Amino acid sequence: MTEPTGTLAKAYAPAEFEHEIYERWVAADVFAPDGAGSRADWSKPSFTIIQPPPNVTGSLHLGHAQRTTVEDLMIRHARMTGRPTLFLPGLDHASIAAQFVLDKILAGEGESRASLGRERYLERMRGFVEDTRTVILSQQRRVGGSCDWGRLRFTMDEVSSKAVREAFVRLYRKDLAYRAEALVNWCPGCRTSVSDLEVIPTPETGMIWRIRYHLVDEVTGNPEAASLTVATTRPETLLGDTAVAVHPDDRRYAALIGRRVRIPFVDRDVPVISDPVVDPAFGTGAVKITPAHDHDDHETGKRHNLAMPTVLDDAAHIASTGTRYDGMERYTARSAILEDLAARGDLEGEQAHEMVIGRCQRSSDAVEPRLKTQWFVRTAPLAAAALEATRSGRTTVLPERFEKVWEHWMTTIRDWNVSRQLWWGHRIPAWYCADGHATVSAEVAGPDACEACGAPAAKLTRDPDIFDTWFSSGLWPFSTLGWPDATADMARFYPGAVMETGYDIIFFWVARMMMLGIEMMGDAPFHTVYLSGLIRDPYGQKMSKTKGNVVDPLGIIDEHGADALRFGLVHGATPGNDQKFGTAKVENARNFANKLWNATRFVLGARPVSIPADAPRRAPDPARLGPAERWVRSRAAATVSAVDRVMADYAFGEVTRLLYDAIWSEYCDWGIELAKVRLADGSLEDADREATWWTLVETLDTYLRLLHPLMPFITERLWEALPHAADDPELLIVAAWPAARERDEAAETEVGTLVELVRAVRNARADARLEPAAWLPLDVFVEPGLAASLESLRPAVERLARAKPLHWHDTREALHAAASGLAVIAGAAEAIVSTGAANPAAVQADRLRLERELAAAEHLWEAALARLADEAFTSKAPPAIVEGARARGAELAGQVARLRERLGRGT
RNA sequence: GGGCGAUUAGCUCAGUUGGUUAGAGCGCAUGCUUGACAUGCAUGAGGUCACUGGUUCGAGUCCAGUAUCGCCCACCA
Repeated sequence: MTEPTGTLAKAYAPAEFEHEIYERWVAADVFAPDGAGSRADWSKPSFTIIQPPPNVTGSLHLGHAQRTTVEDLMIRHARMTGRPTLFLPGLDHASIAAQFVLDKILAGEGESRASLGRERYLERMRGFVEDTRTVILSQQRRVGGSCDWGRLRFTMDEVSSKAVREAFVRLYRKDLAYRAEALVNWCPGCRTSVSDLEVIPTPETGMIWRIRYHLVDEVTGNPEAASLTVATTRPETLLGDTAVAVHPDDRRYAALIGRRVRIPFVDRDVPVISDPVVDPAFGTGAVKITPAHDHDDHETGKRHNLAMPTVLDDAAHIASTGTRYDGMERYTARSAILEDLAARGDLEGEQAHEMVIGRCQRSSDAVEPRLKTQWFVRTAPLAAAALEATRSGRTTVLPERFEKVWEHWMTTIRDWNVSRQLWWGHRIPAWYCADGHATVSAEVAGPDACEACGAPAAKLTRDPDIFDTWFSSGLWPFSTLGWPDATADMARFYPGAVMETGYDIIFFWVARMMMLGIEMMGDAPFHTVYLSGLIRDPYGQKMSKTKGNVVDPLGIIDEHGADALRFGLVHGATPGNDQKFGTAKVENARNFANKLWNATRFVLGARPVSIPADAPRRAPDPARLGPAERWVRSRAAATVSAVDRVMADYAFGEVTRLLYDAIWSEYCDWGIELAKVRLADGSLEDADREATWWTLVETLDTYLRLLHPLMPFITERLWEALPHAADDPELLIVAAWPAARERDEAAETEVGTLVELVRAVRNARADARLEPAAWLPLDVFVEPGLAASLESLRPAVERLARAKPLHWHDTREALHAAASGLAVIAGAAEAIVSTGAANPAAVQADRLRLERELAAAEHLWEAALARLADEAFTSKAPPAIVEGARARGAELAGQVARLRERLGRGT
């Protein structure tokens, strides 16, 4: 349904062409750098965008749409400059998030992880992922992402799996990965360990209890009546206590250090130790030590060589204590223990307590510290290398302030627990023999024998755990290019150029990519980290499914078009700053698109009959250009360089602002309005009208190119309808980015004066409440230098100011002698609107307006005079500034004088 | 307990290395069926740039402090 050049539907209806345009790009094979329709110049450096692969857990939200827009606009811009570009799309298997979602679905069907078993569960997961994947990919297309679909990757595909195995083996061989028993964050709901980042500290009001531990008679070994009172928020863990700690300088307890106390119920006698970690002012100054279930206590336990009995199982039920509490859920056990303590008189008291509970990011369960043997990545050397990359400037973080956060996190980083007791993910390629030796292998089939004792493969068992999902995400910039194989893509597209993501995953993802990228590839994976702000709802709340305030980008696209959504998401946004998102922005962007659509319709319809409909685009004849044409071209030149400048600074919000103003306030409001006059002027020759029209076409062509990265669909559609130059490609998406051009200062001054004059006349007429449509005589004085060009714009002044007849005057005196009416003082011009028959109301309004203008001008003039009188200013400020101030002062002086004169006042 | 950000028009936000009169969108007021566009046109009202002090000829912009809101990091039971 391709429409012929030169025709456009009457109304802007994005739904009618966006899909078709996208299909055309796909058919032309322009997304891939080496696609059939690509015009990439391989002598230029390649440009790769690293996109966070969306989770396969559901559908995309506005945040994704924003990411895709920002990434896509950078790619489109780079593509138009001729660089080979790679925008590689992908999906992340998101192991814990995906399992969380699937578990919920299964629960609704009366099934569970346990009831299905590992194989059937994974089968089910693959089906689920197949569905979500289709939804997600189509959403990205609707937004207009010009991704190279042929290179689509999934973090669970075979290429990625191979990279994961290889990376892990390399880390292991360099002792950067190790297996150890350590205290990990255990989520009883998800039944897996999670990383430090996935534990969300949540402030809550809990209770703190004071419990008496009786001292043990050192001779008889029997408990005494005397006791020591500990304060705790976790009474149930006393079953795992192996000491009580006090501060070494705490005189209250000095005599007790070295004594033993009896732990209730388990009847274990444990030492009273001294350790500076204890704050004597907190609680009772005595702390029960549970090394297997508390991070602090674990450290204390290591310092004092304490036993570390585990008393909670995977479900956070009490286990292996030999007490009646075994099998009880942790909070049930807590109540039971408190009750029993009270019964024996050992519960001294309780009080409310503000505290911070670590909760699972996914399930919100209170995370339980537990001792587990798991795999860890040694982060210190990796982090040091990552820091070196940012400190040396090889990788830049935008906005800059995030480098501080980055520094802090990288310097305090702890080893990364990568084992997860989940099923959906990359299985850890480690095998164990009966003696517990670990053998790590990148082979799918596993090792032939135990590395340590030679036990045969048949006797080895594979680690049941999988990797933290971010382990494979961290390999993304190169696993997607075929690593560890030396592929052509690897050579062409690594390292990437820009990594774009929200600042909320800087540690989860960016940090891991940097560490693993440098380690595996020897070079940081990208030179720029561009951190977007988060999209919030109109009330500033983070969008989340549970709050129900998630906005579906497809709904907005259906209503207003993808271009409006994209423009609205970028307009007025700055990197790293969150934005509240309401539909007003999209509606404004949609109106802008509509404006552009109609402007193009006008241009197409205004083609002089002397130009054939199928004439190729050509530059306007310089000899035939009037001030208006020169002005339009100069403004476009100004916009090109301004856009180039802000694009280089990644200031995309500024790009939208510049183009919005240039297209709407300049091109449409004045460029087209001025052109209308000339195109309708029968007194001109064909060549003059042709030059005007070609100017409109040429400038519109430039603006469509500049706007294309932001609004790809409408610009492609409109560009298609315009006449093209011989060397233009078929599609705008691969057309050349506009080259910088010379400004025309004279034309800008000339038309600037016209604009000022017309505005001032309109203002005066509106203030005097004159009939807007009336044609009124206008007498104008302009400064001699501008007279000739203003004369050539006479028809424009007449039409835009509704001025007829229009007379020019060489001097102010002549002007005042010739006419009387509304006074108009506009920079280099001065004018009088004749109101005809006496109109007292108009005269009165005119006078009030002039009074207002005079007051304002006087105020400014005085300020300017004061400034110029200041010796400090004139001697210290740069000459250009002083000169500017002088000129301004003179201008104001003139304005004040003229206004006073009009009002009949002396100076 | 550290660190960061925000505070500019009624609302949502821009404001590039300090330099004439601080901008936009929405909203508001007034008037327009102008042969591209009422998703529009014209005109206008609306701001002590949170506060205090400092640096400077000159500060929304730089420095110090204060207040309010928000975020990140942090093992006080």
